[in-house]
Amino acid sequence: MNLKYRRLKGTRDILLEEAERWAWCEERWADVLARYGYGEIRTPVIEPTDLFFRSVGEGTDIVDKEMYTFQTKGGESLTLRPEMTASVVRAYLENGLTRQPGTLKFYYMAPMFRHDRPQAGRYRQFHQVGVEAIGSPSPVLDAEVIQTAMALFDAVDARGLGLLVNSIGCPSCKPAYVADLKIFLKGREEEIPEAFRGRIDANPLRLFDAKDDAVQALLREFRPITDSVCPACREHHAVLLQTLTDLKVPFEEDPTLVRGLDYYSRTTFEITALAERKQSSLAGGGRYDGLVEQCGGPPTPAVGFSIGIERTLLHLGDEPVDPQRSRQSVVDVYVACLGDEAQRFGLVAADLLRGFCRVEIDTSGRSAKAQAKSANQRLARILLTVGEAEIAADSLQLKILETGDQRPVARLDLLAAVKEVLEG
RNA sequence: GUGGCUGUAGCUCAGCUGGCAGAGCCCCUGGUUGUGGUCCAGGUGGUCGUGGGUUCGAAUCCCAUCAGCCACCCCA
Repeated sequence: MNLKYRRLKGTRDILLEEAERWAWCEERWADVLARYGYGEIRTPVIEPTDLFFRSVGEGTDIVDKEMYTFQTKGGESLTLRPEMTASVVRAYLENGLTRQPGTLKFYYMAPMFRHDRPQAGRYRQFHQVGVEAIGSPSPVLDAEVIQTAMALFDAVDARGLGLLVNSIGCPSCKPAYVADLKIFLKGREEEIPEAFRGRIDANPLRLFDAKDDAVQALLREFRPITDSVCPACREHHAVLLQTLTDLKVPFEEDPTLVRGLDYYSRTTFEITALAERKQSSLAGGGRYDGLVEQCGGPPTPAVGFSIGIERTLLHLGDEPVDPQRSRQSVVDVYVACLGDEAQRFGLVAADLLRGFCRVEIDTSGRSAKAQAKSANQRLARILLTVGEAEIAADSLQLKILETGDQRPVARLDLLAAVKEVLEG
């Protein structure tokens, strides 16, 4: 069909059975997050562009080429959020929560926007469930946050996942490593494919993200970041790994896991689908101890993660939906109406039942046969039929679909009769 | 930004080396003046993605274009 309007590239409609699957996951996630002490946060999808420039960082793909940014008539630059952490930190400061005692724990399930080329498990509007735990520097919190992520996957029966962890140091040790790395890379520049050379100056750590074999081989000649961090970071990382072991959370250390965002310090982690080759990264997170201060607040440690909902559902074996088959939702009573007046009569009757059970009234004007067929497709247990004769007698025909038995019921006795059938 | 694959009915698809646009499912009507899950009969529904070219003739061949999907880069 020649459609007048189509959805924008990289966006999706979620409906019928698929919407039910989403709701199923969201209910379970909300339950898990409550158990881990998280409260919900909702923030605007739109923020000042500078918030993401300064937090996510220039030199990252997100900021350099993936943001939906536009100007208002007043000349202000706005951006559809490409991720949630910056917004949560902004809201944390703006709502005066810096003096709250203990650790503030927020979760969100919300849409994000990145202007990327769409492909399987990647959309321009996509959704994340994630958490931000603000206020504690403890590696034990890192472990709990990671455990929370694993629990979210477990809650929807996601299997076959692997956890990668790393430490990328803090402001007292990371800069020296980055500087050394840059010098090393400068000296070997000709061995690096052209596409990646720009990163040497802009953001040398991001070379670790490159899947290019030559780049990876070269980086293996340089000392891993994990060996170069300061004693405090080393201790932090050791406690995290020990705590994960105590919690029996299996993990794998990956010294090349630097992640695409600038604000991370110390712990970074990623959860991947082991079997899938493509879009295998289902979740990512880490510690961002400097971000709150950088956004104008007091020095405040924090840690968080986000899980890609579309990718998680894809991993669960989210089959494409057949709209024809998923049309029906289950109903207890189906009211077939033969004629316009019967529809009005039927709706009044349906209204008597709605406080007690699920009722669908058929106002299509189709044949009695077609309406009865729909009742069956909707898995109704009772078919009520209204025609001229019933209206005249102030009654309805009540048919028990399982047995085929049918009898007239006075309208005033309808609720009692329906109750008797459904409960018996 | 760079590649590859695919566009035919609401859905899934067939349509060979050009020759009357099809099937299954769904939907509607009837068989049963007003009754379902099975039958049977009939029916609705298509600018063959779009534009151009070749040809007596194009869904089919050629070119362009758009869209979708997939992959690269990177990420969730």
